Amino acid sequence: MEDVAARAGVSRALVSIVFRGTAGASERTRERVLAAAADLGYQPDQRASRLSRTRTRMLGVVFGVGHAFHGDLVDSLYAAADVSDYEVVLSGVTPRRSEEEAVRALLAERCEGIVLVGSALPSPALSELAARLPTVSLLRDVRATGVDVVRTDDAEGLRQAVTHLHGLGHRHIVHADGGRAPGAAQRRRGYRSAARRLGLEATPLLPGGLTEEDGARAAGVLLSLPPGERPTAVTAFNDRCALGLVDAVRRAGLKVPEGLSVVGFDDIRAASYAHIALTTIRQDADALGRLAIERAASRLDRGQPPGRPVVVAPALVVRATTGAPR
Amino acid sequence: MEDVAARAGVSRALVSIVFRGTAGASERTRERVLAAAADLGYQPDQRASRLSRTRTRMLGVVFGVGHAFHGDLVDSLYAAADVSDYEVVLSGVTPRRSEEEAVRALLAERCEGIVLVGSALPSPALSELAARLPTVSLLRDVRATGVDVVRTDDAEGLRQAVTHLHGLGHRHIVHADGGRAPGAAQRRRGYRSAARRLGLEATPLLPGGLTEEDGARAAGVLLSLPPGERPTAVTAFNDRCALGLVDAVRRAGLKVPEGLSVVGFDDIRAASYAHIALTTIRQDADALGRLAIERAASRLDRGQPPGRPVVVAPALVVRATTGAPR
DNA sequence: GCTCGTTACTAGAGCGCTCTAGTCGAGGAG
DNA sequence: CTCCTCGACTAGAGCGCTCTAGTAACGAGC
Repeated sequence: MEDVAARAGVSRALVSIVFRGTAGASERTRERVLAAAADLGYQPDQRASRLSRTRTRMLGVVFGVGHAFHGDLVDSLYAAADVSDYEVVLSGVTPRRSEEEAVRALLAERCEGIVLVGSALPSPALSELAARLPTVSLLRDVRATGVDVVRTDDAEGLRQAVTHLHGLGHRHIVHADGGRAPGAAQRRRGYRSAARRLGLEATPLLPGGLTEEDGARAAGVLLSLPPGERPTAVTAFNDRCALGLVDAVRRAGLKVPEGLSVVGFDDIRAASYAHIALTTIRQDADALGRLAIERAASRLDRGQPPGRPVVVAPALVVRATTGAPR
Repeated sequence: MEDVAARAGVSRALVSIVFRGTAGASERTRERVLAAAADLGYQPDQRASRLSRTRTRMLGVVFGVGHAFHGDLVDSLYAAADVSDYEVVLSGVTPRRSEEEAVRALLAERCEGIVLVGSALPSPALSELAARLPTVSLLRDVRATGVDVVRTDDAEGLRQAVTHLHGLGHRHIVHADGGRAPGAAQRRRGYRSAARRLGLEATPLLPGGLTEEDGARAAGVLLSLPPGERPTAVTAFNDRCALGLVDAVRRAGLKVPEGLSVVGFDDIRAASYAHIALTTIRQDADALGRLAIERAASRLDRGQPPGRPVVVAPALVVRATTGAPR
């Protein structure tokens, strides 16, 4: 910076002004400084800049590196942070890197706020974190003091799925459960309430999960049922589970949707591929990311207190894995 | 830090010594400082620490947020950086965030080295980057001056795939191509050389790609061939392509492996799921990540010049999508 | 001519650490 | 008793920026 200033014949402060784009430099000097910087290959040092600014304007994002839907959210978070003039710092959770570790790295970095995507942290840990800095739990509904929540209306999503299947004529619908995964409890609840309201037969849940493998396992359970008792439709915890289920069921000779209708959840990119064409409940990744950033930003910029959970409406996307029974 | 020092009755410098774990503090003071810090909830500020240290010991990693295999590599990069005492800083490439942008963010952060996973940057841009800081291209083989390359022996992988199929009795094997994706050219070459060596019929490539959708499209082309001319086996550019292909082909009524054998590439986690059980060429994510970090570290720590490409051997993993023809 | 406002610019004190070059006191060697 | 060494600790400069409180120059208005 010193060198750039010398070359442009100005003070260091002026160089700073030019690079921050603040007022206080004439057009001519601005150009001279920029030219000098280009000659010298100078690029301002973010760390130093953040250190001297009191605000860092950094938002930490903890996400599961392998999760397809987390990837969609990261895209949206990057985009939303950009317009709010915050910078996203990623910290990934992988099989060998725990969520605690990911959070710790972000804290040492002095992020001003933190967004946890599908966090599995116990709520005391979340409260503790929230006491230190604005924390938003994205996807997972937690009742932890101080923690903001942005999530999809999971229950409503399942209601839509069940209603859709009911409308097609299905009367025996089963839910492949997500266990303890974020949103799973709400989806179960949505499934049950819709089933009750529509007067469908009560069916025990299928043990599902988050991955294709879990879906395939659920398919095994389903297929082991005597044909008479076999449901004609399944709502799966998520798309990956649905995909695994569809795959396994088809390989067993059951046609989808003729023999079995399947609805997923998330609308990951793969769900829309022509050869898959999964009917699913779309989570609005764009809105979720945007709202998460907005929440963090409003707490940081306008000193607002944590608010009530923000719930985003899901939408049914009808594709080719659902149809009338038989 | 000042407060911690005051509370422990020592100087700031001593606090710094304790937190860095350097020699020069007695056991008793060390404990006093740690206790004071715990009371105050003090945690050192990484940014300030890095600013004053000349070295930042940060390694930037640019990766595709959606790519399953990149996720596996990120896991391995985190682990490897940990042992080399470097810190990984992620910068994601998404549909709305270009690789250039991802790199720029890392440079402003003052990373000391950079690892590009499956980079799509033109080689002049890579050389320019490499002139600024140690750069390693992971997965993609580039001939750009100053750029280190760590990759799988893609050609060898395809040779293994073709040889495996040949051993099962296949004489008509086609390759679903990856186009301009990293490694695609080498895989094509490996396929061709193996086919030639084994005296197989020359077959035009199937237009493939990186995603399940591309694989499904390739399946369409394959199925449109008159049965007599139809190959009995396919080597796919990667697992996702293979998965899409298998799926589409099965839905068209062709059995896998009875009617068609399929070999993937990568060995992503999903390939090993029981209901998928894809025969594939395993890329050693652990070795790739470790070698990439080692390369960067050896240039940084020991001032070594960029070296020749590091090529990791792939391994055939036989599962359930390959078998004898007919 | 003088004051006042503006615009263009600068000096220099931080930001929260690290690290070099010390000081200080307690032993040990001569 | 002096001189050294050594371990424990501290002062203070510096990392590369930002930002407040200025200064200088130049018109405009009276």
